[in-house]
Amino acid sequence: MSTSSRFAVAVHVLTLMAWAEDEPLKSEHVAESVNTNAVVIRRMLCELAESKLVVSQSGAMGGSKLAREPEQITLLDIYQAVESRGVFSLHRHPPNRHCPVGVNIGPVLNQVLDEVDTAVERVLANITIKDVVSRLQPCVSTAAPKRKQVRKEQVLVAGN
Amino acid sequence: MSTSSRFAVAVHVLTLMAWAEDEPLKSEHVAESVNTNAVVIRRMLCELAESKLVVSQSGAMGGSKLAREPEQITLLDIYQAVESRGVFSLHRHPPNRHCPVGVNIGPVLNQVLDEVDTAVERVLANITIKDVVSRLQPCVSTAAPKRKQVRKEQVLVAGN
DNA sequence: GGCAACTGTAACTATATTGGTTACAGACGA
DNA sequence: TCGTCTGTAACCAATATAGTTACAGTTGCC
Repeated sequence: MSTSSRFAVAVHVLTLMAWAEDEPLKSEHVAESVNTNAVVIRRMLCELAESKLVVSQSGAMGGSKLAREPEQITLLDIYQAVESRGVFSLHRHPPNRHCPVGVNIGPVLNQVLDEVDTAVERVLANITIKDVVSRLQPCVSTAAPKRKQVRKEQVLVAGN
Repeated sequence: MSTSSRFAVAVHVLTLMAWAEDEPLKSEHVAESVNTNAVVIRRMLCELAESKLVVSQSGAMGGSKLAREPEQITLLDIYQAVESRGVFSLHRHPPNRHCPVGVNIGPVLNQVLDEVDTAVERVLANITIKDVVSRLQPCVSTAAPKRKQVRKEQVLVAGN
């Protein structure tokens, strides 16, 4: 299969925003945390905004933040926002319709792929961004008592 | 994600062999049913043979057949034989280690991806090739009463 | 032995997807 | 109006899959 990192990056991005609470993050800062280019992040933010998971503001002092509370955003929401296709695909070219297996394998495979997709979705639906932030906590527990904006950004990306 | 059709094709191939029972199928015939090139099929058959799901024989009258009974081959076996990577991937480049989220998101994401992979594997482990053939049956029930080899191949790929 | 029919595999090309980069128009706060 | 952002187009690079030709090696059969 062709797994991309889009889902992982999207979860990372929304986790950053949950971590930052209501403060808008600039794509440049998010990109530094994710370790990629700011345009890659902005492209993804557009998709996340279309799915109403984040809201962005242009202009000076702009940036992006969560559109709703972290506990109201599941990983399934994120998955559906950034991964268009299912886990598996059918044949590139349709099978031979003159073969009794070829002509019937499609529906059967679709049943199976649906079962797989459903299982994946069931797992993702039960994990929220708040859960992800919580699982992060044990390692950084008292590390970043959020205070003022400037302080926060230094903490978020201390590498600069 | 990057879903390929390798899994779908592999299931198709093994289903053909279960359908053909113990008679060895030529890559050329399998390719016609799948509607692709025979070399693509032979490459896949090599992977399936490495995983001990099929056995192939060279030379005249050669071909490939299942290495064990259809009810002893699960879709998980096939998935593991032809799909190297998991459903999702982590970041292409590791996140920023100076960011409290970036440095901790990896293990959390790995937990999630493991849960997803496990869910997928649980579904696939419960479906055998025999099940797939059975699900095929309703559409072709009495269609191909297997008799002699020549007759069988005509039925398998009637398009030629 | 020699031929014909297979598999296994290398080498190459084509195509698609993802990710990275530069560039720039438009929005917006101060 | 100026500087700082987002949104987006237009590329390029890297990678994975798939398709194709070609051919060496194996095997059954005459």
